[in-house]
Amino acid sequence: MAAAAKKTRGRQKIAMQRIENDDDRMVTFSKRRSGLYKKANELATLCGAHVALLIFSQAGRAYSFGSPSIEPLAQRFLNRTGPALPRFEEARRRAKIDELCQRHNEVVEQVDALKARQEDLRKVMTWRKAGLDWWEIPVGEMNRDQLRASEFLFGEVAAALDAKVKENNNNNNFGSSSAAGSGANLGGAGGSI
Amino acid sequence: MAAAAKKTRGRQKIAMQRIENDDDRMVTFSKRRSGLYKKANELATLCGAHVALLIFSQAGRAYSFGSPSIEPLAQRFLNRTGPALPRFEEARRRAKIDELCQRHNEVVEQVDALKARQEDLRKVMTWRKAGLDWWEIPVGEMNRDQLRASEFLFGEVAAALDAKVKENNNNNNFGSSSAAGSGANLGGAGGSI
DNA sequence: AAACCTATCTTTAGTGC
DNA sequence: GGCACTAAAGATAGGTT
Repeated sequence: MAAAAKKTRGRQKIAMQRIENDDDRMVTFSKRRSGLYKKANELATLCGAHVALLIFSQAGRAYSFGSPSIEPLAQRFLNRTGPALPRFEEARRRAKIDELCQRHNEVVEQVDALKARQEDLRKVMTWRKAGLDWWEIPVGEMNRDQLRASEFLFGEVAAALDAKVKENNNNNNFGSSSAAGSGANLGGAGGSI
Repeated sequence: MAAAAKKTRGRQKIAMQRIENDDDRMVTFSKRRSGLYKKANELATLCGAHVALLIFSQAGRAYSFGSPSIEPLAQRFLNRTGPALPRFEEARRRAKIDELCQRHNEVVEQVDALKARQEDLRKVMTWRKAGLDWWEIPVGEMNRDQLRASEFLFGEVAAALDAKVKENNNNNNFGSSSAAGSGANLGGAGGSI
């Protein structure tokens, strides 16, 4: 048969840029967010990696994914969150969207940042050799690079904790909660509710 | 034509479970991690979302991706100052009391950990004097006390970051907006409740 | 808004270099 | 280790319900 009418056009190629149509953008956000969860989960499953995924919609709504036991960590962070962004803050962010279009450059920056972390970490270690432990350094004295290094350490500790938690979960059917996700409620403002 | 010899078998279907072969697993980790970055970036680009992606390899190595950058996103999580929660949010939180009660025990554990930290911290520092940085210690080698020490460090870094973030907010009229209210709903389910 | 459909686009497992 | 390749598997844009 010639030219049987196709039922759909199938998947169309789209330009890699902000989808202007609000409906399309939201649908795509929803679909691709799910896709990202799936991919993240697959990476965790296939490779035994731990993955945390945090997504903020343009409206400021937060979504998270963690696998497998990162969730307690993510919870610690997410749990202390407040209400939706005030309108004026939202407006401000929206005003910055154009700026976000520079993302291409930012991705390039990411690469540099990853490289730079190695160097930053070295700086922190230098203090230590001088007998100064990094946590003894007044926070106010930390410059941006140093802060970034701390961020790196932060991630490393999280990873170590996470791995340990997993191990505990396997070995201990009860103690996991206490040794594990627990952790100090960040910053000491303990139980707020 | 019948059975033209195919050059490759193309992509094979694999079971959705840990890849046991070390080489295969690492290759897949590398490929899929890249794929995840790309997807995350696409989501951010197409939908104007902000995405933070943290991946820890099984070996504990940390990888991160952030769009526009991971720092503002981290700020949101670290920032816990905010106006009083709307009743609606309070109600939602109340629904989590059971969960929080469970965490109460964890906080109690923390007290113990803090008491023990002097000693535990000393142990960690001992390694360091031996030229071994704590994050270089295989996680599997960490015992409970050592883990507590790391947990303590974890909290300290977080506190430092938090303080720094606040400082940045005061000094920097640009960073403040993203650090502001921060609305976050836990869980991939997205925002309801 | 979410679930389904399907043609098409994209990712990637397996391979070789 | 990385890059290139192929072809199958998987994701998804646009549509319908």
